[in-house]
Amino acid sequence: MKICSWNINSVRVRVNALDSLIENYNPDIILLQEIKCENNQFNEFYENSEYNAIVTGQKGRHGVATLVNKKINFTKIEINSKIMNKEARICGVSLGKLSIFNVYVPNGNPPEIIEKYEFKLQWLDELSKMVERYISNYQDIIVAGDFNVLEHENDVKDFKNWNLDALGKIETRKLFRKILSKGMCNVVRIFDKPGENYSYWDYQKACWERNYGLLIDHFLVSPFVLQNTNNISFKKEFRDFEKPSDHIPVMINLEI
DNA sequence: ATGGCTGAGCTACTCAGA
Repeated sequence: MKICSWNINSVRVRVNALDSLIENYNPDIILLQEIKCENNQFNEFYENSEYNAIVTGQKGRHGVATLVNKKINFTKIEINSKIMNKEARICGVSLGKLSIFNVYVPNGNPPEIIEKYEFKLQWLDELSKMVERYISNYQDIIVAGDFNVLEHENDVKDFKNWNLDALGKIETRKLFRKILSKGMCNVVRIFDKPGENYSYWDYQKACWERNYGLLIDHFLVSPFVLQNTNNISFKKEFRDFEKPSDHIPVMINLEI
């Protein structure tokens, strides 16, 4: 089973790119972040595709959607957290024993604005509690998406310029580790060395041209899922498209 | 050492992204 995660940065302007993702890689499940539209509008785009869609949208900002191939049976998971539901940033689907959460963690910058940064920290803490509930019940779980977290110092070329940023601050990274400590593994760490892959390049400062990227899109999986993960791949060609998203699709391949 | 964009809402610009 192929599961792909992509911060699409507006589904409206990326319809062709998403079609190309489907055509070239045919993922069974696609987790989209920053769709930047309301539920109805998303459904207009994809009601005739070979996917069913679970959408948590809102007007203009944020928004996540999970596309599930029509051959796969699933149910929608209701998210109960007040903090997580404050903005359209999470949706979940259950495939029997396996639960898949699509997340768009708050950016949190600038950290000096307490409400912004605290919201990010609270959000990550809520996520760790949610993961703990699944793990302690021996459930298989995948949490993937745009975490807005630099887990490793080599997830950017010059970490010293990021250790006061909301993406790199130690408080942020500790909460990411708290999620891992529940029993999750960041799949990229099994297959790639830190610094080998980035998932985001800023539109400014010729970041793409000089490969100044960040690795902030992650796949966290529970033990059984990890054991059955064959590989992870970064679809870099999508950053070269005309009008690209600033993030690229990341895909894992499971033997289940 | 440097590079300064993009999308949404809305209709001239601000805000947010990371």
